[in-house]
Amino acid sequence: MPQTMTSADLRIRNQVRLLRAVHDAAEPFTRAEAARLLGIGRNTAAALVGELERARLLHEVPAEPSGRGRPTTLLVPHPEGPVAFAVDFREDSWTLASVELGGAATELETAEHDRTPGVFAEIREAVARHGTARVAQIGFATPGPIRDGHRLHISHLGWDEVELDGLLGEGWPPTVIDNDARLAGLAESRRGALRGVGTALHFHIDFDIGGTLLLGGDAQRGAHRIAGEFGHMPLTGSDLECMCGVRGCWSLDVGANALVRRFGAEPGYGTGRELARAILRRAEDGDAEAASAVNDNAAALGKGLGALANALDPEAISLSGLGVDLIRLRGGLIEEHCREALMAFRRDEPPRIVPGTVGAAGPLTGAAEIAWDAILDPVRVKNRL
Amino acid sequence: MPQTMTSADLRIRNQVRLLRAVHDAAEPFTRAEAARLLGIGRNTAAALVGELERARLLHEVPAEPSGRGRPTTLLVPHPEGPVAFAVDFREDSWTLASVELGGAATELETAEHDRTPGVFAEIREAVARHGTARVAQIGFATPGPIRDGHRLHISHLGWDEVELDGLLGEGWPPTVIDNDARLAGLAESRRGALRGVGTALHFHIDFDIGGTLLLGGDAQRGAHRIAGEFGHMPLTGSDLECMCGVRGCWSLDVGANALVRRFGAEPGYGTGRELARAILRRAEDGDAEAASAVNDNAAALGKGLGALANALDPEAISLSGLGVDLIRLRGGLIEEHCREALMAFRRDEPPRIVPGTVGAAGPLTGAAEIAWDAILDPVRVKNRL
DNA sequence: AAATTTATGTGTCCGGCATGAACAAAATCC
DNA sequence: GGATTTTGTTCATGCCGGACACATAAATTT
Repeated sequence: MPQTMTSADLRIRNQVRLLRAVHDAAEPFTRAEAARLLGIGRNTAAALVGELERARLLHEVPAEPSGRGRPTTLLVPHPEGPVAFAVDFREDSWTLASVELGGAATELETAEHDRTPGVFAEIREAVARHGTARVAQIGFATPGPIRDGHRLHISHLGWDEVELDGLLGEGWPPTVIDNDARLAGLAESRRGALRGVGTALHFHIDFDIGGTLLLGGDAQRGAHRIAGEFGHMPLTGSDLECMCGVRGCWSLDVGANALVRRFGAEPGYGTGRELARAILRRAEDGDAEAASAVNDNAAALGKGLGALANALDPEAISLSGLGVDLIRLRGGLIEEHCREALMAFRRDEPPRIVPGTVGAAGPLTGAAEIAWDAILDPVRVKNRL
Repeated sequence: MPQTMTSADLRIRNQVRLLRAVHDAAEPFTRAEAARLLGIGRNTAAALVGELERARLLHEVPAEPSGRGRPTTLLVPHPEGPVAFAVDFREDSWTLASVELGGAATELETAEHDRTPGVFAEIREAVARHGTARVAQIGFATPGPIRDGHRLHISHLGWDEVELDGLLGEGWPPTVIDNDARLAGLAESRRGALRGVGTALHFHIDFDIGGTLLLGGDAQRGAHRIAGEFGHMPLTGSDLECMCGVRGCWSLDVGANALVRRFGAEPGYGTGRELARAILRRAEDGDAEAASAVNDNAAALGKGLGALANALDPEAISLSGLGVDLIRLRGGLIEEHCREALMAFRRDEPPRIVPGTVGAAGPLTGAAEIAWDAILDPVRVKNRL
C-alpha cells in the first residue's frame, strides 16, 4: 500500500499521525508529550499543531501545571472542528449520535421504526434536523451483511439485498456503513477490552453469532465486505436447518436461538430476544431446566471458540450481547469447553475470553470510528489544509 | 504503526519501494517505467537507482530497444548483491536454494535426514559449504507450528516444542522461520494463483490440512505465530479422535488421513502418503471403492471450504498438495459441496477454488519471500546505504 | 538524407520539511 | 532570590522531490 511519497505528503502524514494520536488517546495530552510520542522535535510539533489549529482540527487549551517546568497546553478537539454523526440502525429502532475527535459522543435522538427501508428517510430527516456544517461524515451500523458496502441484506426483516446507494447517497455528508457486529468488534479493539491486542476476535451473540477478526486494530472485511458470519460454520455438529440456507450452523446451538428452541418457542426475532433474557434470569435464579439450557449454550459457545482459536490464534476473544451474560454465568464452562476444543499443544496459552467493555454502545462507537477513519484520511486532511 | 518519519527516511522508503517493485515484478522493467510505477520523477528515479547501484542492490543493463525513443536500461538484481538462502525442511528431507532479488531460485542441495533435530547441524554445514558473503538472510520452512517463532512442534516426528534459538541462532546469517503451509500460501499470494487477490485462503492438504489467511499479500500469523491450523476445526461432523488431542477435526475427513483410513491402513506418516497417492491413481483408473473414497474426500473438503468462506469471505481459495489432485479429479464435487455450505445469499458469488501454481516449491518459495522481506526492511536497506 | 516525433537521461534551481542547537520563557524547588 | 526543570521559539542547515530546460537516441515521416 505504500502510495506515492513526496515531501509534502510527509507533512500530511505527520499531521494525520498527530490527529490519530489525539483521537486514540484515552486522555488528552500536551504538545510536548505529542512530540515525544511521535518522535519529532518540539519545534516540528509546534508547526504541526499550528497548522491544525488554523484548519480547525485541533485546539490548544492551557494545561493544569503539574510539577515544575514551563506550563504547556493540552491538545483537544477544536470546538468548531468536524464531527462525525454515528447511526446505530437496529431491527426495531435507531439511534443518532454526534461524536467528536477523541471519541466523545453525544446522543441526539433515538426512535423506533416500521422495519421498512423507508426508515432511512426518517434518519435523514433527523440528521438534517440536528446537522450543522460541522458534520463531516456519517458512520452507519446496521444488522445484516452489506455486500460490497452498498447492498444490505437483513433476512429476518425481509430485506433482500436492498440497494443503499439511492438511500444514503446524496444530499447529506459522505457516508460509510458496516455491519453492527463488526463495528462492535472494532469498538472493542479501539476503545474497549481488545485495546492494544494485535490479533483478536469479537463475537456479538444474539440470535445469530456475528463477529469479526481484528488485526492490528482493524476489523477485517473480506473480499466482498461480508466477512464475519462465524455463526454459520458447522462447529458443533448440529443437524438442524438454519435460516441462512445451511445445516448445522454454530449459532443454532449458541445464543437466543438455542435458548428459545429449548423451551419450544419458535426462533423468531421479535419477542424471542426477551424470552432468551428471561431464561437467563431463571437460570440465575436456580431453575434447573433453564440452567441446563444455559449450560448447553455455554458449552457450544466454548467449543466453537476453541475451534476458531486453532485456526486464527487470537490473543483474546471478546463477546457482546448475550455473550456478556454467558461469561458472567458460565465463564468457567465456556473456558473448559474451549480448552477441550483446542489442540493439545495450545492449551497452556489459551486465548483470553472476556466480556466487551463498550457494551451496547458497540455498534454506535464502531460506526463513529469508521466515520473518523474516513475524516482522518490523508487526502481528506490535506484538502482541509 | 507509522514509525517516526524524517525526511531522510523518506528517501529510504522510496528506495525500498523501488526494490520491492523490482522484487515483485513478473518481468524486469526499465528505469523510466519504474519512475511511472512509483509516481516519482525520472530524475528522482535516476538518483535512487544510482545509490542502489553503488550499494550493490540493483544493476542496470541496456534494454532491448522496443519501439522508438531513446534506449533505456533494465533494472535487474546486482550480480554482487545480496541473496537469500531458502531451506525447505520436510519430515524426511530438506532442500537448500539460493534466491536472488526478483525471486530467481537456484537449487543448491537436497538430502534426506534422520528425523532428529541434529538435522539442523547438517543444514548449517550445507549452508557453510555453499554460502558466500552475498548470503544476507536465511528463510526456513518447516512442517508443524512454530510458537512465537522459535519453538517448533512436529508431533509426528516426536518433536515437542524444540527450542530453535540454539539451533539456528548464531554463526550464520540472520534467520527467519515459518510454517510450510503458511509459506506455501504466501508463495501463491506473491507469485502464484493468488497474486493480486486481497483476501484469500490457501490450504496445503497432506495428512493434515494446514493453511493461512492471506490479506493484501501477507500471510497472517496470529498472536503466537501459530495461526493456520484450519484442519483442526470440526467442520465435517466427524466423531474420530485426532492426533492433535481434539475430536472431529476436518483433516480427519480430508486428505491422506481419510483416504488411507478408508482402506484400513493406519494413519501413520511414512508410507501412508504414497498409499494415498496410489488411491488417487486407482480412482483415476476407475476403481470403484477408491473413487468413492475420493468422492467423500472432495465432499468434505468442499463443505469445509464453504464454512470457512462464510466466516472469512475470501475472493479465492488455492490448494496445494493433494488438493491439486482433488481439484483435477473432483473439482465439480468440491464446488458443489462448497456451495451447499455457503449461506444462501453468498451463492451467486462463491470463492474461486483453484489449484496453486507454485506447486511443490511453495514452502521454498515462501521461505525465500520472508527472507527477502527481512532483507528489504527499511532499516536494513538504510544500513547498507 | 533531413526533419519530425517520441521517449528518455541530465543538470539546475526552487520550495518544503524535519533536525538540532541555542536561546527565551515560565513555573517549581531550595 | 537563584537554581533547576520543562517547554516554546527562532534560525541555519541538509535533504528530498518537483519542475523546467536541454541533450540524446532511435523510429518515422517527408
